[in-house]
Amino acid sequence: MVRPTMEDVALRAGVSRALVSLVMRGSPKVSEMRRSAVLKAAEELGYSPHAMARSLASRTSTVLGVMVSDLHNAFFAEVVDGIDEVARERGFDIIINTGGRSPARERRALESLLSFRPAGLVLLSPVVPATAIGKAAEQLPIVLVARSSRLSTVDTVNDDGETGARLAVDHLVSLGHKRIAHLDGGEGSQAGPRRRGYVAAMEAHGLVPQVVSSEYTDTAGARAIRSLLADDALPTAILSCNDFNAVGAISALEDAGLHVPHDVSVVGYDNTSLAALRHVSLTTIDQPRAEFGRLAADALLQRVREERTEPVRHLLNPSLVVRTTTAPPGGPR
Amino acid sequence: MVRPTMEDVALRAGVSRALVSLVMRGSPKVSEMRRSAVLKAAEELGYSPHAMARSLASRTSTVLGVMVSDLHNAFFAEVVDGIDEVARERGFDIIINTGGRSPARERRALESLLSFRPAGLVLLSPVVPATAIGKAAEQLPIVLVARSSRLSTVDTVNDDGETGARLAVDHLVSLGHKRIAHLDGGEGSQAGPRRRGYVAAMEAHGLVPQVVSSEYTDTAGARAIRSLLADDALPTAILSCNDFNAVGAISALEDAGLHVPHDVSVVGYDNTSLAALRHVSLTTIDQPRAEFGRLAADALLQRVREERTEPVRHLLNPSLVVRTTTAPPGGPR
DNA sequence: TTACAGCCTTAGAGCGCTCCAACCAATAGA
DNA sequence: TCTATTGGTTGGAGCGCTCTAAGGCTGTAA
Repeated sequence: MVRPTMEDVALRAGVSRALVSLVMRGSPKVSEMRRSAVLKAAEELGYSPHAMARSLASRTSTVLGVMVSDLHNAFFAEVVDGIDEVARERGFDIIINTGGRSPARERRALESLLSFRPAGLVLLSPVVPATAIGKAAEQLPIVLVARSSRLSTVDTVNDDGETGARLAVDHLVSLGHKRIAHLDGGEGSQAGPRRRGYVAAMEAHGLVPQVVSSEYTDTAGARAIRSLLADDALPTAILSCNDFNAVGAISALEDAGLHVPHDVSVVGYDNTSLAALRHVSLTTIDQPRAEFGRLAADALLQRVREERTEPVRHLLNPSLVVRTTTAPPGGPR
Repeated sequence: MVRPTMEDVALRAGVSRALVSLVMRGSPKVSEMRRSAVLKAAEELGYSPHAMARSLASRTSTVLGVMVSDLHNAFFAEVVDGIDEVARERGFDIIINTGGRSPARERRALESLLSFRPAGLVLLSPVVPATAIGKAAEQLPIVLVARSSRLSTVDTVNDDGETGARLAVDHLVSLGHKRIAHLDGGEGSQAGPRRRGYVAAMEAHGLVPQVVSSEYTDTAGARAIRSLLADDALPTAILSCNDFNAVGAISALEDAGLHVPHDVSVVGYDNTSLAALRHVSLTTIDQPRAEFGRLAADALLQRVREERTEPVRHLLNPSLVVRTTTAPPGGPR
């Protein structure tokens, strides 16, 4: 269980440690003869460089840290894909860590990530207080995804929830709907912009907004529908705050003997894999998740290379994905 | 962007670097006076120890590496929860990394994880060849989750798919079903044990097994049902290879005007969050995922502490979760 | 007074690596 | 022939920390 060091490789190849170092870093100023001798020795010994010692000595790092607030959410997996893609392209490795949606755990995750002295950090929808982020940002470049910030030291990448909500409303209106309710996400992140976008779009069409308080879960969506039914205030179309909420809403509608989209059209938000299931086939708003990741990694690397010190605020455009839960009022069952 | 070192803290506190080191490691042989002086100085400077330098100097590591083959699958998130729980309890940190289900990427992920010289590695359902795992196992303790191995140097944690399938069949038989088909997972991991368990359980009940070739996706599940319908060979109950497949099957059954569970009962496998959605409410087989993680971390730490050198093979019992997609033949719609 | 425990504290070596300056051919230019 | 120059190679310092062995204090006993 003891790994060979550069010294061992040097000894075996009959060269100096410094030369092995040059070979390992792919320096051009090494003769072909020595290079192959060194590589051969390394191969035979099963040597691979010690990233920490390297980073310690060079005072640089080729590692990007990624803090994922919730590993259970596939949304983040796709963002990580984007980060990973760009990072690998530029010769950086990523290490991931999770905060489990708890500020305390997240704090520890952050601390742990920091202790590796990565070149920079991407925080995916962090729940720690802004001050903690600001403090970390004094030590290394930080990019926030799916969370906004006024800190001038951090970059942010977000989707434009107002636009997304507007797209959904426009779609429903173009199908002929006039009574469109929004089941909102309460305090949930991004719930604000979505609600504002919905209200603005409704007003732009000369329609009356109807915001129903709800949450980002399927049970909350079902509950909201039941309350609408009880109040006899059911609209012809529903814009849910996210896909889970929408699925819950659909289920409550069907329980009540109503048909989607014949009686009520439903639009989700996020385009999760759930929405794509043929059993669900939900019309929804898609966010360019991998693009989030790519932009985040890109912004981070710009800071790492000190190519930029001004903060960047990316606001990406969501898009509408039409499936089978929307139709003109009275349309197909 | 330059972080303070132990030297800076020592200078500020008016003590030696070694004393700061003792304080940081929580040594009891430091006077209360000095300890508080050091902690105060560290606080003021925003100092936190450099994990890599520490690990380099101490030739030990308090980091466990976790390689997740597919970050998109929430299954792994729950395993990670279990690992994280045990690791934190014992003062270890984890760093995660993903292979994106591609052997090449996974290899690189492994290499990257290895370069941090963690105390040990947990590989979640890795797709790299066994030889690569064996080679890594020469350098540090390794535990495999959701993948078996004959290597005597690695521990494994798996669920008992045969038992799971048997539980499902027993449940259906107890409801009165006699014609029960299995939509199988083909080459997918764990598909073999599930199929074997299904066949064995059917035969144990004196029933005729009916294995339909399928895959771990919802479209495959729907396809399998359509082929059964076309052949006029629809049974009264279906055991799918996983939840996605089951949802696809249900959807195809409903498209054909059949009712679940009135006409056909359906059982999934995995108890994903999908199954728990009230819109789906799928009877399924649950695997103790967090327990996988806890056992994996535990086994790893035993090796790390050299408390054990014999391999351990955990085979955990799955359990049945009854929801609303199963009923006696001709039962409720 | 000296001796001798404790108990704290510290200097210094060294972990595996990078990087710099110096070095050593071998060749080119004068 | 001698000096530059170039291309390849090397020793040594040092990154931020830990760990060992050796110190410096006190206070108590002889």
